[in-house]
Amino acid sequence: MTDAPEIFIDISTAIMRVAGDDLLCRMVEPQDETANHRPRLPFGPFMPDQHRTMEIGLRHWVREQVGVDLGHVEQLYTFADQGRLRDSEAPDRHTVSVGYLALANKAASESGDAPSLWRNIYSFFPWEDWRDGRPACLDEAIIPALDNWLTATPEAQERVRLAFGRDRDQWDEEFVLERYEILYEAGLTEESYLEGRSPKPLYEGIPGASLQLDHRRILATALGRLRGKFKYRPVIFDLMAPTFTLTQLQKTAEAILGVCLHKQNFRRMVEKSNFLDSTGKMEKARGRPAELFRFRHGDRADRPLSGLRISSSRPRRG
Amino acid sequence: MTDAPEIFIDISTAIMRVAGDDLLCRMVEPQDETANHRPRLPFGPFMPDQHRTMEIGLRHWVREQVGVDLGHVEQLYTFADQGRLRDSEAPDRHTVSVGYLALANKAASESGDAPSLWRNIYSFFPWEDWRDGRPACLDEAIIPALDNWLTATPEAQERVRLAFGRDRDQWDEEFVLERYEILYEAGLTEESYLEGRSPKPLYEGIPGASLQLDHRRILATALGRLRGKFKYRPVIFDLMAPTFTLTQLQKTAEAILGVCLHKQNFRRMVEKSNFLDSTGKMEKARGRPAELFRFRHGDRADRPLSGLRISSSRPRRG
DNA sequence: ATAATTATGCTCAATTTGAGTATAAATACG
DNA sequence: CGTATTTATACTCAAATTGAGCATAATTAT
Repeated sequence: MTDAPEIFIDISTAIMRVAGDDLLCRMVEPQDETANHRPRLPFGPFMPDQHRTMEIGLRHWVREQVGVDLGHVEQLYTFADQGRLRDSEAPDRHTVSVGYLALANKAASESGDAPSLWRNIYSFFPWEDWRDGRPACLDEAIIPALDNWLTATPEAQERVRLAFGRDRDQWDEEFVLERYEILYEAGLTEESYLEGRSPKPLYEGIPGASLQLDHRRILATALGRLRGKFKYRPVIFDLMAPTFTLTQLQKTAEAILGVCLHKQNFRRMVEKSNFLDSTGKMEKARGRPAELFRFRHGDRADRPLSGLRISSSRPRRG
Repeated sequence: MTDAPEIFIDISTAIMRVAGDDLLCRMVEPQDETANHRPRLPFGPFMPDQHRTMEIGLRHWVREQVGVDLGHVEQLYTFADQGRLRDSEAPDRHTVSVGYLALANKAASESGDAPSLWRNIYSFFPWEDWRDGRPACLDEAIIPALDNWLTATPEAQERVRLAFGRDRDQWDEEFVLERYEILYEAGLTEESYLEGRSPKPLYEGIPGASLQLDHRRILATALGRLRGKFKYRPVIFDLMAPTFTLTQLQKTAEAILGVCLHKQNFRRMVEKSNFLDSTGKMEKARGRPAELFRFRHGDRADRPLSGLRISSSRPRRG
C-alpha cells in the first residue's frame, strides 16, 4: 500500500424552503469577479479538529455564511471524481465534495433574510417542473440536442430513454440527478463547457442557470432525494408553517414533485395518514375559508406518509 | 477560514451474495494478532492520484483483497464522526469512512472462492431475521437491556420505540442502521466497549458478531439500503443465477427482507411486473418441477419492481 | 343579488392486496 | 406398485385502495 496523498473535504448544503407555489433554495452570491458571477451554495472545508462530525461542520458554515435556521438535515452523497470540482485557485488540489440537504424552518427563515438570495429551484432545472404540463424546453431544446448527441454516442440510448421518458409520458420525477448528469455528459450544461468537457458552448440553447463548482449536481441530488423521501417520511412538515391549510400542504407537495395532484384525493390521503391535528381556526382568504391544521408530533410521527403516490391531474392551472 | 488539516479517506465495501436461503457477505480475516481476531470488510485508502473516482478505488481494493467479481455497486454513506474509526496503529489520524454496497455476480463468485469467508449477514444482526417468527433474542436480551438503558436515558424513549416496534409487531425492516446505532449508543455492542463508550462489557448477553473499525455500521447501512432499494429497482436479479425458478427468487427476496412472503401473491406480483422471460426449461428437484426464468434485460429493465410490499405470512417454516 | 372562488363531502368503478382453496406433477418409500 | 409427501401453479373472493369526478357549502368580488 502506497501512502495516501493529502485530500480536502468540502461540505456543501442545499437549504430548501417553500414560499407559496415555489420551492426555493438559498444561495450565496459570488464575492469576486473570478468566479464567473455564478451563485453557489453555502459550503466550507470539513475540519475534524474543530468539528466532531460533518453535520456540525455544516451547521458552522451555514451559520457563518447565510445564518439560516435549519430543521431536517440529511447527507446526500459524496462526490470524488476528479475534474468535476476544480477550484480555479488551486487546480491541483484533491478535493472530495460531500453534499447535504437541509430544510429551513419556514417561520424562522422568512424574517429578515435577503429574499433575493432564495432562488426558485426550477430556475436551475426548468425541465423538472411539469405543473403546467410538459415543459416546452424538453421538446424545443433538450430532446433534439440529446438526439444529436446520441448519434455520436449510441451506447447512451438506453440511459437517456430511461431518464427522459420512453415512448411518451413515462417520466420518473425522482431521476433528477440522472437527467442532469446526462445533460452534463452531453455537453449541454454551462458546467461541462467551463470544465472543458464540451469544446463548444452547446448549452446555450438549453434553459437553466448554472452554479459554481459541482453545486448544481448537489442541488439535483437534493431535489431527487426530497422527491423520493417525502413519499415515505413526513419531512414535508418541516417545510410548513406551524399551522397550515390542506391546500397549502398540497401546494408544497406539488412544488416538491413538480406535478399537480388531485385535490380531493390528496385530502383523503392526508386525512387517513393521521398526521394532522385540527386547530379549531380558519384561514380567511378568497373563497370559502379553510381549516387550519397542525402537524401531530411525537405520538405517531415518522410513520410513512404512505399513499402520496401522485395521481397527477395533468395540465390545469395557469 | 483556517486551513484544513490532513484527512484520509477509507473506502469499505460490503459485498453481498445469496446462497440458498442465506444472504452472505464477504469478509477478510484479520492477519495480525492486534486486531482482536475480528473479521473486516475489504477496504483501503482512497488515492486520487491513482483512482479517478472512488468506485475505481473500491474495485482496486476489492480485486486485491478478495478477488470477487462485482455487479451492482452503490455508495452508501460517508461516516466522519471522530472516535468511531480509531485505528489502533494511528490513533490521532483523521479518517473519514465511505461505505459501499456491492452485489457479487452469483455465477462468478461461487467458483473457487474460500466459502468460509462468506458470512451469513444475520450472524451480525440476529435480531433482523424474522423468517422463523420474532427473533427470541429480542425479548430475551435486547429489549430488557434497552429498557434498562432507557431508565438512565429517558430522552431516547421515542427513538427506541420507533426503531424496535412500538406496541407489538410494528417493525420496519429498513431501520437496520438505526437499530444498530441505538445498540451501539446503549453500550450493547462489542464495538462500543472496545471504543471506550461503555465502561462495562454490557454487550455480552447480546448475540451478534462484531467487526473491525466501523465495518458493522457499514454493513447495517448496506442491509437497510438493500432492503429498501430492491422494492423499487430490480437489483435483486444481480443476486440470481442466469436462470432461476420463482421459488429461488422468492427465497432471495425473503433472505434480503428477513421475512416470509406469501407464495402465490409473490408469484402474481412478479409475473405482472414483466421482468421475467420464460426459458422453456424446467428445474427438477423434490416435488413438481418448476419453470426456469431469465431476467429480461434492457427493454423494460429498471422499472420499479413495484408491489413487492411484503405480505409477510409470519411464522411457518422450521 | 349574483358570479366567481375556494373548500369540503360523497360516490363509484377499476384495480390492487391479502388470504385462502384447489389441482397438478413430480419424488420418496413402504 | 400405490400412496404419502413435496413442490408448483391456477384460480377465487372479499376487503381495501386508487383514480376520477359530481355535488354542495361558505366565502369574497362586483
